Amino acid sequence: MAADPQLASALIDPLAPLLGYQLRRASAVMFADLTRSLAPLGLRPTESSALLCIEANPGVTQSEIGKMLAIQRANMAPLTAALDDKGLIARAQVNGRSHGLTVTGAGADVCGQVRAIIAEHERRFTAGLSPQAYQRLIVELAALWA
Amino acid sequence: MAADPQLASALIDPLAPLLGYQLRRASAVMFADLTRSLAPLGLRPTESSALLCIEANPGVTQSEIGKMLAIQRANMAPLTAALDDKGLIARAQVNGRSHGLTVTGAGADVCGQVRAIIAEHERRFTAGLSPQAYQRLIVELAALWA
DNA sequence: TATTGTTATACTCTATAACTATA
DNA sequence: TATAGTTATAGAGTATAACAATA
Repeated sequence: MAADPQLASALIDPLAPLLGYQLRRASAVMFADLTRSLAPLGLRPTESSALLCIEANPGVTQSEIGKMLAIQRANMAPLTAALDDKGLIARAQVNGRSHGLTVTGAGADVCGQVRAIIAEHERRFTAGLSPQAYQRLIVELAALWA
Repeated sequence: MAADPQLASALIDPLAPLLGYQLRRASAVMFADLTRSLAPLGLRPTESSALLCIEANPGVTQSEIGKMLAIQRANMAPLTAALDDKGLIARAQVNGRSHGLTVTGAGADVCGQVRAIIAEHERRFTAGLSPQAYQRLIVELAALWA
């Protein structure tokens, strides 16, 4: 019996009508694209996100960044250290146990590049969406996890 | 200068208007909830997804499941082995190198439980959405990664 | 007592390379 | 030559526990 060349497309996908599944697939595709797009900068998505949040909130502590991005304290330590090692952020003693984080000059430059890369990345995926549909998606997704 | 008790909520989130970011946060929250919900069955989300796909497509090979769910061949091997070890699926020799996968009786029972858990899980997150908004979300997300 | 930062550790999903066997 | 299955390995994100130092 010869294999049906359309066999793969003839398979039934019982997960298709599930929001959680569609979210996961869409998120994975966009995340992979973002990872590739940021690689030339030597940054990963998580690092880039934290960097942009530090730039937007000068003096923020790493605990606060962690709460914003749902990253645990324990995982913020190596993340912050990586950005520091790359010379993108500076830590200023706030009190005996906290540091206020700010972006360095080099960090601000990289932030600009990150924003440009992200903007193009977003455009690649939202080209088929009307501005209204795009905004509606953002709002509905934000409500989903908030 | 005293710390503002509302400092955390006063932080600016520069990622909020990004579709990729909202997708990732929403997906992470739903995935974590599904992981917790399936844990009593001794199954993880990935295993449950593969199991439902095998039930819906009796005789499917693990390569085909991998293509459906965007899981690489190399990662399908231990996944299939785990379902087999748990007695949920059976492998029937198709030819010298492929096995047709089917769910066992126990596997079919577990599939029913998985479907019930997933249905309740979906309901928890879509309670605030109209049926139209729910359907629109599914369609738009599917188009995003297809 | 609670919080911050840190280290160590482990789990899950994902990714690549390489190998065997078969179509 | 291409495909199916497997093994080994590594990376990235995430999770908990435990500890020291400080509020």
